[in-house]
Amino acid sequence: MEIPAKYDPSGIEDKWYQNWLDHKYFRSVPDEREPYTIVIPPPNVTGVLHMGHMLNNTIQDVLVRRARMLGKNACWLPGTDHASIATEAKVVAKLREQGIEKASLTRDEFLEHAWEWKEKHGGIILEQLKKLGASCDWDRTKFTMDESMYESVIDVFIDLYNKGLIYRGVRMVNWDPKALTAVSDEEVIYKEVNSKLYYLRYKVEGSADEWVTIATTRPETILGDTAVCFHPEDERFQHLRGKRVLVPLIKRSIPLIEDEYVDREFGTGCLKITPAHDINDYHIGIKHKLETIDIFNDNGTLNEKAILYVGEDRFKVRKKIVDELLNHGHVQKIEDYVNNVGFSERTDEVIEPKLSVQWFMKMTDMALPALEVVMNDTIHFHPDKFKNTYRHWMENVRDWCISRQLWWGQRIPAYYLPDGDLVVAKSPELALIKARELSGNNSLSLSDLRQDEDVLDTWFSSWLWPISVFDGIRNPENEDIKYYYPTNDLITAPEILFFWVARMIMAGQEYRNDIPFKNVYLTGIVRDKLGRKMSKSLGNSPDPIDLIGKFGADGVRVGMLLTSPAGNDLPFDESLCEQGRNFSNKVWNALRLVKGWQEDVNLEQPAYAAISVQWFEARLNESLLQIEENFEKYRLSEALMTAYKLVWDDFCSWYLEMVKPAYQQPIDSKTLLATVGFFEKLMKVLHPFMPFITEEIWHLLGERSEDESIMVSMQPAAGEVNAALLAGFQDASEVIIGVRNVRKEKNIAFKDQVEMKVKSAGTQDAVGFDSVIAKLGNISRIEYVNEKPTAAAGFMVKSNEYYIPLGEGVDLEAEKEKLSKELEYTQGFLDSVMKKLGNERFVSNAKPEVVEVERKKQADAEMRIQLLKEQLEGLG
RNA sequence: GGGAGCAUAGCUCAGCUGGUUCAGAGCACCUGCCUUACAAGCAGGGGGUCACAGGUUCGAGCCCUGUUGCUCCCA
Repeated sequence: MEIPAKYDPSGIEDKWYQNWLDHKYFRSVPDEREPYTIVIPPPNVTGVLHMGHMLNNTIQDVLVRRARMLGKNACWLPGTDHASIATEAKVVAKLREQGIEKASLTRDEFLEHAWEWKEKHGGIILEQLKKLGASCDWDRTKFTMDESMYESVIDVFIDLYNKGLIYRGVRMVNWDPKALTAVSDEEVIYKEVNSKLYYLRYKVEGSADEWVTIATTRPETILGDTAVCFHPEDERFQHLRGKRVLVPLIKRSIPLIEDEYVDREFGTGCLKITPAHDINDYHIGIKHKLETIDIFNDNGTLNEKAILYVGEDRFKVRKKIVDELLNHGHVQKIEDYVNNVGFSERTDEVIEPKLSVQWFMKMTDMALPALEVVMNDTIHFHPDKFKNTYRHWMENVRDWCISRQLWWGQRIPAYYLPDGDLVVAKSPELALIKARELSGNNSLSLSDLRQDEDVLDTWFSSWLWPISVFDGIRNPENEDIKYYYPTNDLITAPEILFFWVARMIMAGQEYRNDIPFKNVYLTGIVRDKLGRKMSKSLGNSPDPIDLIGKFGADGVRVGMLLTSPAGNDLPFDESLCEQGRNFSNKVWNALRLVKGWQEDVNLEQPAYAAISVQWFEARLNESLLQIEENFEKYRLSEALMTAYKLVWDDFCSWYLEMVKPAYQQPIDSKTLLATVGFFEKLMKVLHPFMPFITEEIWHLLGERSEDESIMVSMQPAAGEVNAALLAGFQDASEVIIGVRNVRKEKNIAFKDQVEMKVKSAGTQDAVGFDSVIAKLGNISRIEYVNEKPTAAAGFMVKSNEYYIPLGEGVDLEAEKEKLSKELEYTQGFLDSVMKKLGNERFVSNAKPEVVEVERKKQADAEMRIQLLKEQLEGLG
């Protein structure tokens, strides 16, 4: 069989993914095995795969594949969320392109367009995950607007409303005047903006020419002012106590109030209060029972309450009102000023703090138990430093605004009666029954009821995700939810620790009386070389699908994982994927070597091969234990690196070279069998990281049908670690390196055989690696001697001396210098040890084992010094 | 302004309850090699006052205090 020298993943990856799908290997149904469950953090239906998804999903796939190979019933449940704001924005934009305005459509007509859009574009990201090798149970794919998911959300809303945990309230919200909806605090991006600070004079009511000056960045909002405030202890304003001032231009009389909130150092020390348009003013307004005048329409224009500039945009008004204030002598001065202004994440519109009637969910009671399970490690965070952040948020949690002024989403099941009363019910029919009860009016009909126009925040779907995907809200006793819940691991980003992770924990406790997952693995942010977050707008993100085309999915997976410990940002560079691809190629070529060997069943196993097989067995077991430990601690990068070194260094660079038969010579059966066995085990270890190439190689290594798969085989279990063999190899490898160095120094080509003489205090070839040393050093004969040979280049390993006799004369001076340097170093080392041992307090205070170690160091060093001295004397 | 975290090789990071797994790994770099599996490779090698200054201790990347620099979260 011809195997190409370069591994080409393109055909192989598609072939095996289809094979896995055909064999339903990703499918999970409850059975008697232990479950292992991950629910995907549902990507946005509007999205396409980006590097963050690549990292996140690679990690999930590694964990799921490994769990499957540990005999667990692994279920990775995929899906998407409906992303109300983002999707609605996309659909609106698309309709506009077709010349259709949203306002001209009915709600149902709009939703039809939205569903059409979703069906057409909503599955892209999941299809892309298949290219990555994701072993999701696609039969279980969920969407947050699926009928069962939708109904779960509505059920939960009604339940929480009935429990008194959901209420309607007037609150200051972050209003997006472009999207015409409230957005959460998390969706507001604060940016530093160069603006102006305007110093405006308000006339004191009833005075001839007495003025109060305030400073503001938003002069247009003076039209909504209902007070001016100073600090009660501020000497400058004591004479104004109890007086009133007139709002410039409109000359409305408003009180002067006092509050300690005012920063006396800022501006003039006098603050205008606009309760409808500033969150702090709003709170002061409540405290001082001030009137609230909302001067803005939803779209950011001024309304009739502003009296002036009605119907004009807030930013145009700002310019106009400044001119007018100047004309009327109300402007004292204007300063340049840099302040933080909030922008909508979705539309980049300046957020307007706005009072509006919204639906809220009470958080404080639910936050407590959700905090508790994280603090007491019932749920583990990886890394656990995020516990702090989590606690901080949970202890200062605020009620959750769950309504959005959109159509795409779960419509709030609240129905208003003609008199303004409301009932909450699952259907209009049920609402009518309740409405009749509430009003005592049995003549009410369906047409008298008006359903709330708003939909629920998308997170109000996502927070139920680990439960609702198994239909655990509607059917709490069904087999799936009982079997798969709580899930095992959640892989997500720290940014959404609060508004997703925390809320899922709350939902789990509320609806399952149990945590939703046992471990939360927090990934970092994928950044570019300059440390910038990868984003579409910066255009600094490579297309993941292109990367897969270039380096193979296996290569990209390895690249993503190589330098991304949990919680740390990943400074991405294509060279990481290149390293992954190179590794694929290395493994591939190891296969070429092994497949190229001709077996000779009559051949005896050579000594070097026998010991090599034993050694690799020990080394493999040692690594398997390390990998296991790394996985237990969720150190995936380290697990991968351990496997990487095991394959590349130990297996390829050492083991294969150790057992490799001479050119065009056959190999004995025992060694071949052992080698193929090792190779298969290594493929299993690598499989979770590199699913495709390992499947391909596993099939090429033995006679296997298309109906077998490495992905449903068992991970190799670690056996006993033979420490003596590992130590013996350590010494042997140092000897081999010593020989290579001599060859290099003396310009002896590898193909020229040399002899080696060993002066050893211990037993000759105690562990049995001499045959290996001879093979890898191309040494014709290893001879144990009592005297140092003349005309030889030497080196030491432990307290053994090794000499390579040289045909021509040896450079005595060079040898002397080498030995002198080593003597000097060892002497220094001994001195430091003696200093410790000479310290009375060290010997009496330190643990006995520690002192013992120092004594051993002393003995070793002394022996070595003696040997070095003898060698130097021998050189004359 | 309030809170949290970080600082170890050129880069990305490991370094457990202070004591040979204490100065490590991968990549990058340098020097040889187209040696019949692999140049996407092989063999060898050089890089670090562990941010700075004090302190505790027989002993400090590791514990304490301060300083400097950076990051994130909240307002």
